[in-house]
Amino acid sequence: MPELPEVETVRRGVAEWVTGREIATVEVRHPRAVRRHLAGPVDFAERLTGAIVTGARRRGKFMWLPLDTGDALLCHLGMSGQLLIQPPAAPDGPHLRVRLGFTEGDTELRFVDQRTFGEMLVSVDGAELPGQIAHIARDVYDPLFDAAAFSAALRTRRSEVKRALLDQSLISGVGNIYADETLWRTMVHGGRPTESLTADQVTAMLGHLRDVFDAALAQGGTSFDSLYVKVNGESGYFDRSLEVYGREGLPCRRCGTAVVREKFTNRSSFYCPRCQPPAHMTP
DNA sequence: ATACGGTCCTGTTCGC
DNA sequence: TGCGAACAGGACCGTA
Repeated sequence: MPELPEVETVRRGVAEWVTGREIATVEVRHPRAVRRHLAGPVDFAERLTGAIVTGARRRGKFMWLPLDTGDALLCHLGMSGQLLIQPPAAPDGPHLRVRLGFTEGDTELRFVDQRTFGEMLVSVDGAELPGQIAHIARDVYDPLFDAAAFSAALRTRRSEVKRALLDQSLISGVGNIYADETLWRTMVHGGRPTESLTADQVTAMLGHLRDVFDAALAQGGTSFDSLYVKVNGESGYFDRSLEVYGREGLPCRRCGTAVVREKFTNRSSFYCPRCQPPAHMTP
């Protein structure tokens, strides 16, 4: 599942391959891929055609390609989305959703997405920051990310820590996997009430979050070659570095206690019951 | 305003 | 063996 490190890996690859290129052709293969472009697929294509990509930017799990028109091509990979740089002659495959051709160069940009949770849209005048993601909080790599403000906001919430970590309007880029990894490193159970965390604990948690992201990014950064911008939704390349996610019944890498899996808002949470005692067991 | 469960989607895995 | 159920989950939306 692409979270911040995976999206950043894709952003770097896309930036390298499409910056400065002029979009010549746009083909929307599945309308759902542009469902949030309310003016429709034809308008989507018209706004892109002839525009020059000036870079690739990211906030949290969203990335966008600023265009010389002042608009931006906004993209979210969802659960299974990939952006691929491929030769036009490469086989389409069953999950090709959008294809962008350029006036020059031997490659095209493809949006491939099996589960169609991902999406693309053209944000009018969105080059600097698409209005559609104005509500998305800055992520920990943003120079303007305000740790103190995050800490204050989190601790005044009446919610649970994991839920807060996953709230993209509070802090962006964190998904289910890295939330569990961060909580394990912080030795805090995700069900802990947000107001029960001390400022020092929040500071430590942010440090662990950055460490986990850094480690994943270091791996992701080496995982795509020149013609394939990789987002691996199936057998993730970060599997090796996971300390707790997906390890139900296996020994905690810190203390050896069997990792527990529990239901959390229609998904799974993994934690060590000894290192991360559930809230009701915390003094 | 904040909190939170339901919903979308499809390939894979699981259980009877 | 076959087939339906469960599972994976990010962001949005309606409701309280």
